[in-house]
Amino acid sequence: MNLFADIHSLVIDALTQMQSEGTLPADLDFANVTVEPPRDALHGDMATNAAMVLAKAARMKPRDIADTLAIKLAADDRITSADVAGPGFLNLRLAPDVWLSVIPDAIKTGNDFGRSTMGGGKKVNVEYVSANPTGPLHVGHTRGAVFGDALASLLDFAGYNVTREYYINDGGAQVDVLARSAYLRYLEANGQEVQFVDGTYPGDYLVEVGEDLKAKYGDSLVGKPESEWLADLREFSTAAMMDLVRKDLASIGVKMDVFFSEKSLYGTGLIETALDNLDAKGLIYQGTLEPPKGKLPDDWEPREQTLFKSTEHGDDVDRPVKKSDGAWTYFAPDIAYHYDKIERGFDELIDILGADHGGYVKRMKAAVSALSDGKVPLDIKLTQLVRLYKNGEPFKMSKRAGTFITLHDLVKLVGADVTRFVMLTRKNDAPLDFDFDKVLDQSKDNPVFYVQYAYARINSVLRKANEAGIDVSETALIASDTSNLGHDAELAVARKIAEWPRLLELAAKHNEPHRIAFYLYELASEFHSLWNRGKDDPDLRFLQDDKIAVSQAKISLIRAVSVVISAGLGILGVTPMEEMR
RNA sequence: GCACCGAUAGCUCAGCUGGAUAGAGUACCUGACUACGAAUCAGGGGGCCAGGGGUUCGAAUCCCUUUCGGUGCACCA
Repeated sequence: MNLFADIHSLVIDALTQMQSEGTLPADLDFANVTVEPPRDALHGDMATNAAMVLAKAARMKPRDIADTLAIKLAADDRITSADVAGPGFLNLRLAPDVWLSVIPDAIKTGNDFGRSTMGGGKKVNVEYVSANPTGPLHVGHTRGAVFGDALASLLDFAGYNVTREYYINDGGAQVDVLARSAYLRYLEANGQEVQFVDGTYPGDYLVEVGEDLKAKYGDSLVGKPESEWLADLREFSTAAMMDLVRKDLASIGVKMDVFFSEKSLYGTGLIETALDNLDAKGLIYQGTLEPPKGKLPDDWEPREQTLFKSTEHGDDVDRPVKKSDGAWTYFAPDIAYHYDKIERGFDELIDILGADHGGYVKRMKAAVSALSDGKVPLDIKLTQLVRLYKNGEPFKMSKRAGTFITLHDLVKLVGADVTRFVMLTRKNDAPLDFDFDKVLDQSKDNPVFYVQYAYARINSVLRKANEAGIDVSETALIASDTSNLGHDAELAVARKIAEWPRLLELAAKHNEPHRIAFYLYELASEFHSLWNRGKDDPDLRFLQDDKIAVSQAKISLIRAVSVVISAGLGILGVTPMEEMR
C-alpha cells in the first residue's frame, strides 16, 4: 500500500476526466504531476503541483485548473478538503482513517512493508568494491562496500533483479608485485633475512601466505629464478588475498553474488570480440594522441597506438586500448568485462568507484554506450574520501608508521552496524568525516543510537504490555480498532509511516540509500516526540489501564513504527536492537 | 591548462531532480524524570544557500562565469 501513489492516481484520473469533459486540452503530459507531503504541515496532508505544471501547456491560469480539480478531488471519500493556495498549489487533507489504515497494513506486511514493483524485475548489475587483490581492504573500500551493498538491497526492495558483483583485477602487473612480495615472505619463512625494496608490499598480512607457501613447497623454491615460481605464486597469493577480502566483506555483512576475474578474460577471445564490436562501428583506429595541455610529462613522445574513439560518445579525448608494444592496456579488459555484462543481459549497470577513479567515468560510459548502442545505461557512483578523526584531530594514515586503518580495524573498533549506518548517513558524492570518538559515543550526538533507541523503546513497551496481560500478538494488533487513535500527535506518526513506500521509491530512483537513513531518523524523532507527550497527557500513553482495546490500538501504531525501522535498517544492513541496556 | 565532485546556521549535514516563510543535529540559553527506558522531549536565538550574471509565474536546486577546497589527468592498474 502506498497512499501517495493512490492519491497520485486519483489526481491523474481527475485530470483525465477533465480532459474528456473538455475542461483541459487533450494533449497533455502528466509526467511531471507530483503528489508529495507539503513542506509545512499546516498547509495540509498532501499537495499536488498539477495546476502549475500543466498551466503553460494548457494555456490556462493555474488557479483555474486548480479550482476545478479541487472540486473533483473533494468528491472522493478519502479527501476531506482540497484548497487552492499560493501560486496554484492544491492542498489536500485526508480523512484520519485513511492514514490509520496504514497501521494494520504495515504490521501484516512486516519487513516487506514498502516493497515496490517499480523496478519491474529489470536486471541490474551493481559492481562495487572491486579492490585489487593485493592486500586487506581499507577505509575507502569500506565506504564503497557499504554504499554498494545498501544500494543493491535498496534496488532489490524496489523490485529490481539485482546482481552484486566484484571485479577482481588479477591480470595486471600489480599481481606480479604481489607474487614477488609473497616470495620474500616465503624466503623469510625458510629462515632467510629479506629486504623489502621499493615496489614490493611490506605488509605483514603476507607473513601467513609465506608460511603457507612453505607448507606447500618446503624449500624447493628457495634460490630458484623467478621464471620457475612467478606464475604459481601469482595464483596462490591472489587466491589468498581474495580469501582475505571475502572475510573482510563478510565481517561487514557484504556478500557478493559474482566474483569476476579479469584474468579469466585472457585467452578466451572476449577482449578481441568486444573490440571487434567497437571496430565494426568504426570506433577503433590507429593514431597518435595529442600531448596533454598544461604540464607536459618529462618523457612525453608521440606514439602510435590503437585507440578507441570515445569522443564519439561524450569523452574528452580518445583512449588507448593497446600499448605501443601491442599489449592491451588496462582499459581493454575493462571494456571486455562491461561487454560481458551487457551480453549477460543486464538492463542497467551501476559501478561504484572511489573518487580517485573519477577520470574513468566518461571513458567507461562511452564504452558501454558504444557497445550497447545506447541501450544499456551505465550509472557510475563515486564515493568520496573518508577523512578519519580521533579526538577531533585529523588522523593521518601511513603504512610505514603502522597507522593504516583497515576495514578489519574499523569493524573491531566500532562494529559493523555503526560503521554501516554512519557511512550511509551521507551522500556518496560528499566527503565523509569519520570520528572514532563520536561514532562510539552512545548519545543523541549519534544518529545510530537514536534510531536504535526508538526501536528498543518500542520493544520495551511490547514487553510491558505482555506482562500486563494485553494480547500484543500480530493478529491481535492487526485486528485492533484504530479508530481509538486520532490525536494529532498520533496521526503525525501514522503520516510518517505512510511516507515510507514513497520515500523508498524515490531513494531507489535516484540511487541514494542515504535518504533511508535520514528518513529513519525523522521517523524515530516522531516516535520519541509522541512518547514524551504521554508524560503531560496521560491519554497519549501507550498502555491505558483497563482499556485493553485502546492500548492495543496505540501499541499497533508503535508496532508499525518498529516494522518500518526494521525494514529500513534491513536495507542499510544494520541489525535492529531489541534491547540496549 | 583540462575534466569530475564539493561550497547551505559557529560546527557536522539534509533539502524529496524547479515550488509556499530554506530544515535537522550539535553548540549556546530556558524548561520536563514519585507510571510505558531522560541514550528522550518541549521552547528560544542563530542564514547574502561562496560571489556575480542568466533562464521563468517561481531558483539553494537548471545554464554561464569567478573564487576557494578535494580528486584525477598520455602505454601504470
